Amino acid sequence: MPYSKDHTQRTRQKILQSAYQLFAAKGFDSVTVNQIMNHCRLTRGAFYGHFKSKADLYNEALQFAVGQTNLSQTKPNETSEKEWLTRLLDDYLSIEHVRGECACPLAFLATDIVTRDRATQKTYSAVFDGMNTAIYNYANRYTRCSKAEVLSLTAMIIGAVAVSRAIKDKQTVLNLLASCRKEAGLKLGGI
Amino acid sequence: MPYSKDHTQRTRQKILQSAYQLFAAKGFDSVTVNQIMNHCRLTRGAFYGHFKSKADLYNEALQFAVGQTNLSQTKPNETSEKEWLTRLLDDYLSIEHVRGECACPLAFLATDIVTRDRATQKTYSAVFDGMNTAIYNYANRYTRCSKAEVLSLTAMIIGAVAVSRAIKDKQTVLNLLASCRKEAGLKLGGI
DNA sequence: ATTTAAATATGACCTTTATCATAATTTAAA
DNA sequence: TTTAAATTATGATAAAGGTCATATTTAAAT
Repeated sequence: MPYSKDHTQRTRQKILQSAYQLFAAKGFDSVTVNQIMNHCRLTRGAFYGHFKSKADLYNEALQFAVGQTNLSQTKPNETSEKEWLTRLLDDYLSIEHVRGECACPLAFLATDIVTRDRATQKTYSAVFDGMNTAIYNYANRYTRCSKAEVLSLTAMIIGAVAVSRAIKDKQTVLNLLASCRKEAGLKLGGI
Repeated sequence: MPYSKDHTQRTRQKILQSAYQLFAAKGFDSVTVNQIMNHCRLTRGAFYGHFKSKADLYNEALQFAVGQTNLSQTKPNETSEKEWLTRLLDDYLSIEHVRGECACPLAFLATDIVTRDRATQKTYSAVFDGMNTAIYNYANRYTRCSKAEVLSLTAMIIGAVAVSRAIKDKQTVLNLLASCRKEAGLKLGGI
């Protein structure tokens, strides 16, 4: 038998990684299967050995991306919940996040999801729930926070990043991000 | 001379209206010129007599939509600033807004704008500035509100609507909208 | 080294869609 | 009622891109 099980898995991961990066940056329709495969140094022919369709890939890439996120990784253990949330806000509301490639799907794909299939939309909803619940739980270990406060905070940081990507003027973006960072900190017990 | 100046103008408006409605609902790539023209009972042939290209139409439709908005319409005169903001929040954070066709481009097109041309992105940025400035000015006529507070509030309501469109579970959506409505009201002097 | 199943690449197909050329239609004015 | 300029419709063109069929290459196991 050719190719180790490992190699095939690794290739699959590479495709998912490239796919998510490109989808997040440009949305479903503005990315071609070709671009994705070239991005990980393959050609489009190899694609259908790994995935059923472009739509299928999109959904899988979304789930893959979530698995890479802070939320799924650094479960607050050594670092306190407070530190964890501080870092989350700092990272999330940074210009690097807005411009960079390690992107939160909730912000980067917000309107793109609307025209995807039901399964993908379910995935998105689950991600939102996850993020929201995590923030709520962590916050309530060291301060009082209502569910409404946390929900609105989650909407705020997602909105801030989504809008920031669309705005050209850098000064406006920095201002928006800083403002949201400040207000979010106040709401989460002054962090 | 055939067709009154008026008729041509009206047709142009109809195209813009249909275009915005469809673009807001599905994004640039998921809408065809054909669909837009059929939506206002014309065929695609008539299109290029009115607009230079699909991309051009998108930008014009965006500007057209802004002109229809509360922001551009009901300048607080008879109604007080407080009432105006109350209605803005009620409307903006309503399920009807999320599901309906009178849609705010800031929320509905947030990620779609990223892959549009520079001119369109400039338009979007201007709309954001406009909305933000309006809220800031009106709020500060009856309460104290920092720029940071208003910026974060604007991000919040945009984020709430953008995310709500992508979430399938209605109860979650209602919860999110209500939470944001409450927090926004608190921030704008308890409305 | 040879074998061979799996992975990858290449070329082709077919659909979709923006755009244009041209024909048909409309209606204000003569 | 006729005219003519503008609008609208129809048909054609061409490009893009998702998907598939087939050829080629790869490397684990013998």
